[in-house]
Amino acid sequence: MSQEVDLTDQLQARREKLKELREQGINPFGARYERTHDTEKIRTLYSSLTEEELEEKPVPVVMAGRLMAKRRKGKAGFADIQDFNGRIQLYVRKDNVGDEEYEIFKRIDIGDFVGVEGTVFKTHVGELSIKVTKFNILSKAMRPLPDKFHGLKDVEQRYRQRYLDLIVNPEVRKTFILRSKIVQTIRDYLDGESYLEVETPTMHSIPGGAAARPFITHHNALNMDLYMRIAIELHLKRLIIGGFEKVYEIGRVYRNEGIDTKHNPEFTMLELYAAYDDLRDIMSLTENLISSVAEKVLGTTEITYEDKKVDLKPSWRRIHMVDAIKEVTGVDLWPEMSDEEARKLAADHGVAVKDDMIYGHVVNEFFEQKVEETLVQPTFIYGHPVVISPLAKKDPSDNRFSDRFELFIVGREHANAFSELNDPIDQRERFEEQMREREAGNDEAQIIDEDFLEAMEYGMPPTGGLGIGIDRLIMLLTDSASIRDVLLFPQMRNREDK
RNA sequence: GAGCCGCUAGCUCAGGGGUAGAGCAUCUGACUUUUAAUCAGAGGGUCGAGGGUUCAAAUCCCUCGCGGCUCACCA
Repeated sequence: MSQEVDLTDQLQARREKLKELREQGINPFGARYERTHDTEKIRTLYSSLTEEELEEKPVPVVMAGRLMAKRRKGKAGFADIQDFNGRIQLYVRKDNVGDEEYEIFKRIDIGDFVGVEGTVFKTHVGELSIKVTKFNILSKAMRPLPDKFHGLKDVEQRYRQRYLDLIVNPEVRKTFILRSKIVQTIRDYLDGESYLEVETPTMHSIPGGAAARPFITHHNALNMDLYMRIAIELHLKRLIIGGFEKVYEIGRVYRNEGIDTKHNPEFTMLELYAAYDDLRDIMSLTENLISSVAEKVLGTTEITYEDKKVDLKPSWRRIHMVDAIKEVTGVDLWPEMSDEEARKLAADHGVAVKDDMIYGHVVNEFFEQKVEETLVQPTFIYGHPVVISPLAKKDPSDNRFSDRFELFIVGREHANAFSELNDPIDQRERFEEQMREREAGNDEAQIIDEDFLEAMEYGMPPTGGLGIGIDRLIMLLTDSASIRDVLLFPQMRNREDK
């Protein structure tokens, strides 16, 4: 209590009011409150009625919410309360609620939770409102909310104190409600296709299934280091081996990499696997899934992302990576060539490559540096070089390439899929190649996973697999510029002053 | 990791060498259909932190912190 002298005027005023409420025998942090209506229900049921109709047949309601605005005029006043579905105006008159409750209304602050009883009416300008007959304080807010008109703009504070952002910025609330609907719709779609949703470990003893640096943690009782998963892949394939023919998981993965507008250390992936399917089946599934989610959630497949018009209606363009490179740059990488010749081509066309890169790496660099950003409309790029695809089947007609695709929309990768490699001998060779890359200094090359290889040796059916970055999909469908705008609590650096 | 920009009242922002400003919010008063209510008055600041230059620093310089954007990294 001795630090009360340090409190700002705002905090002092609210503490003072809290004390007064208690002195009047009112609990400022009340218990349950049973509502008959929320703002949405009132709006849908009564907004079409006229002022006169509502006056003739008054509708009694009990509702609750957070006080967002207050306009007092002597012995009466208006206030806006907000609940999950919206806002509604209250009209509080001294001669309707009595002297005692009117005093409480006079002292109540923006940000407080209130519960009211009253009747629905319309003001002379036609605004649907509640004429309050009983006024209760349900919970006192001890700090003031951000500016009622300008909201909360400070980006740092919006991320660090997302609850404030959600209270005062309705479009933020809308984005996260949409996020929830999108994920739900994906689940509904996959459930409709008879996929089984599963949960697999997020702590792995070998981080596999992708090329990325992992977070390391430690289990005390087992006295062993564990890695936060960088992908879901290898466990879901074990389930395919175990006889689950269609499985998926929507879950968090963790990558120990830089943070920017498209990367957060933890993010959400959808991975699914379908036995007996191949790349073509997964392409169809992907375009049907994403377009139907857009249709269900947004009501259209025609979307706008950062002023770019995108049509998600199937079928989407399918083009081999080498053909796409040829189309954009004019460079033909189809002919057989040495690694040195490939690097020379890159140098001649302004594609930065490292000296130890082989043909497959060069093809990938060409694609990433020259083609990727040009792919605005949904495009399946298939046939990635085998060297960068250690978990995908080889293309039977050209073993430099794999049965893999990535989906690009607005110049960004949105999905990654393969005809899954199910030959354990080939898989071992691919892992060994990865280990050689690792020893050569690529600390994101994959680590050999003996336990997974053993599983595959028991027999794995031909399988199609897919990974979709859910956060990026949400960004696309909500026209959000930063991944932080679709993550409720994005990763932030600690502040030293708190 | 690099470059650029930002950090001033609870919130939104002005002020860019002469000792701190506005709107909302807060406090006091008036007002019984207002809605960014209005009117009158009052209080509220370690100007991100630390150091330096100067008679004088929110302002100029240096270091650091946090954030944003761009680039690099992320196959």
